[in-house]
Amino acid sequence: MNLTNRPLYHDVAERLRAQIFAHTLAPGSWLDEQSLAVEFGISRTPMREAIKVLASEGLVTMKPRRGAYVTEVERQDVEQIFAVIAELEGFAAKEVAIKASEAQLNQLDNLHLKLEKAAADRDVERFFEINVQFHELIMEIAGNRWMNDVIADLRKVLKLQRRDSLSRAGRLQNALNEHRNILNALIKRDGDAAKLAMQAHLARGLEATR
Amino acid sequence: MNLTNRPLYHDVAERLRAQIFAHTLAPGSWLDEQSLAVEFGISRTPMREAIKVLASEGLVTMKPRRGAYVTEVERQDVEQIFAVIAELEGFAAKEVAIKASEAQLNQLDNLHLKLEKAAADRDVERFFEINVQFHELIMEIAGNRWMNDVIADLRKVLKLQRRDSLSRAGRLQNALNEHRNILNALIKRDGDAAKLAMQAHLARGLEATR
DNA sequence: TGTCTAGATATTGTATACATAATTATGAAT
DNA sequence: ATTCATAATTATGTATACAATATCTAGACA
Repeated sequence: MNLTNRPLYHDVAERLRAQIFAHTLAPGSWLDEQSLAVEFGISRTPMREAIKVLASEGLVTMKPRRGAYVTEVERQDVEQIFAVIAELEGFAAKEVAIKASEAQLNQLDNLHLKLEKAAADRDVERFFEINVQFHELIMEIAGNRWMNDVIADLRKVLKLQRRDSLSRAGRLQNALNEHRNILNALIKRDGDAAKLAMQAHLARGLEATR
Repeated sequence: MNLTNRPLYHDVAERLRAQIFAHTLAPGSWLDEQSLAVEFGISRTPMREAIKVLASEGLVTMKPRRGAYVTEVERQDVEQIFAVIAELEGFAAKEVAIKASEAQLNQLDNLHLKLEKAAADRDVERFFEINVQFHELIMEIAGNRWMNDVIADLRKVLKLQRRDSLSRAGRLQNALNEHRNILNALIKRDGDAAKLAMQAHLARGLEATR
C-alpha cells in the first residue's frame, strides 16, 4: 500500500543520496545492486532506476558492464562547478535587484536577521541551514526554473566533498559580511553590485574549501 | 552479440531523441512503453530506462502512474533557457578571450571562414551545422566540463521547438555579422567585449524565434 | 616461478511475469 | 436522460527469471 503516491525508485534515490552525503557510501565505492536491493527490501528493478537517477545528477558514475560508483570529485571539478554557480547566481542576484517586490526584499532581510542570530549564537549548523535558504530564496525570486534545476543539481555534486567550508575559523563571520553586502546591493536595487557581491561571496566560499 | 559495448538503453534513447526532434513523437504526445518496445524489438525494461534518460534531459516529462509525455516547451521556457545559455556562453567567451592559444583562435577563424562560405552559398543547412560547431568549439576551449554538460542538455530542450530561427529572412546575414563581432573580440583578447557580443548574438537568436 | 589459458563465478543487462492503480465502460437508480 | 457506483480493461510499477559478459581462480606449460 503506497500512500505517498510517489514511485518507489524516487524514495530509494533519496535514501541512496542521503547515504552518499553521509559518506556511508563513500566516493569511489561501488554500488552493489543486489545487496542494496536486499538491504532496502526491494527488487533490483527499482534499485537500478534509482541509481540511474543519481547518475543523471552526477552523484554516481556508471561504467558499462561494471556498475555504478560514487563520483569522486576532483579539485578541478569543484572549481568548475563553483564557476558555473557563481555565474548563474550572480545573474540571479542581478535579476532580483531589478524585479523583486518590497515584500520579497523583506523576506530576504528577515532571513539575514536569522543568519546574524545564528552567527551570534555560534550555531554553525543553523547558520548553514539559513544560508542555504537565503540562496534558494534568491533563486526562487529570480524565477528561472531551468536555472534553478541546474544549480540544484550542481550543488548536490558539491555536497559530495565533505569539508564544510563554514566551520573554518573566521569563515562564518566573513560569510555573514558577504551576505550583508549582497543584501545591501539588492535593497539599493543595484544589480551590478549585487552580482559582484554574490560572485565574491561564492569565490570566497570556494577558497575556503582549499 | 553487442559489438558497440554500449548498453541497449543508450542507443534506444538516441533513437527516441531523434524521433522527438523529428516530431515523429510530437510535443505533448504520450510515450507508450509497450508499443514502443515492440516497435524497437526490445522489452519494456530497456525502453523504460531509455525514457528515464530523456526525462533527465528534460525532453520528456513523467507523470506518476501516467507515463511519459514529450515535453511541451512554453514561450517562457524558451526565454528562461536562452537566458541561462547566454549567461554561460557569455562567460565561456570571456574565458576563451583570456586563455585560448593562437592555434585555437585560428581554429575558430577557420570555422568562421566556412561559415561565411556557407552564407555566401545560401546553404542554410550547412550554415546551421557550422554555427553549432563554432559554439561547441568555444565551449570546448573554455574547458569547463560541467558547464558544457549543462548547455548541451539545455540546447536539446530548445531543439524541441521546431522553428529554426536561421531560415528567417535576413537572419543568416545578421548571425554572420554577430559571429564576426564575437571573433574580433576574441582575437583582440577583449574578454568583456566577447562576452557582450556572445550575449547579443544569443539575444537576437531568441528574438528570431518569436 | 611466472604467465597464459580455460573454466568457474559473479554481476550487469534484458526479458517476462505479476501486482497495483488509474481510466474507461457498463448498468442501475433517480 | 443524467449521475453515480461498480466492474472490466489497460498501463505503470515491481519482482523474478534468464542471458551475456567480465572478473577471478586454478592449473598447465614454459
